[in-house]
Amino acid sequence: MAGTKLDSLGLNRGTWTKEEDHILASHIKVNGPGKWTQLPSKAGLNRCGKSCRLRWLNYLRPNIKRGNITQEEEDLIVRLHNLLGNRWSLIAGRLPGRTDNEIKNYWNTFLKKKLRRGRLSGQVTASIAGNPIRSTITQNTALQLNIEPIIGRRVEMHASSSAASESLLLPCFGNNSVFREKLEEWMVQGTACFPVDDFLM
DNA sequence: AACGGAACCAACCGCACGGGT
DNA sequence: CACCCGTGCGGTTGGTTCCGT
Repeated sequence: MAGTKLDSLGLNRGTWTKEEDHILASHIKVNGPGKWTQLPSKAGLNRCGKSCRLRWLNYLRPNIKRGNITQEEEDLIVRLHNLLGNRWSLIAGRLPGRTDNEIKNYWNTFLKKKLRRGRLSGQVTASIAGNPIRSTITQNTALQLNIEPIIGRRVEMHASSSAASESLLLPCFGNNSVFREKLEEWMVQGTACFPVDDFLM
């Protein structure tokens, strides 16, 4: 299976074999990384340069840390993601030995799942452009609106289509009926949504 | 034990950017 | 200035493994 698939140019695709890894690592050990487009032919690899670069950066280069993300690393990822957004390479730069691909995968699976279950603490931001609204969304409100409940935590949401008049600043405690009505209105209009992507600690 | 769906993760793809000419 | 090329980044895909029924 591995390394048996070819692309339209006859280059190997798919999972790297140990032999390919060895060839790539040996070549880079002698010549250093870089010049990825010429590397495959010089190293004798039937791969494209992009594939070689990715393999080196994510798996073969020294000091790569494999294994489970620690609690400390997870906390850092959450905070950095809030600050930087999906800037995986920047986030990875703050986590020695971790790669952008690893962090991206981790975020897209484990953390989003955790978030959906409401286990993560902190402020939540809904990703609609416009004016921010801050409030607390209660469990009942969330359930009625078919939103995964992030109980008792501050929620930021934005309206996209309307003007600044849509901007409201609401109390951060309790079940706020104004907020709820506004939210329902936006949901009906399709101008608000709750892809819960970003958080602050 | 067999099956199907969910979850995970390595790898690919398309695009943006910067440097060189 | 325009173009080309190499590189890096983020989004997405697809194969494999896990898990529940």
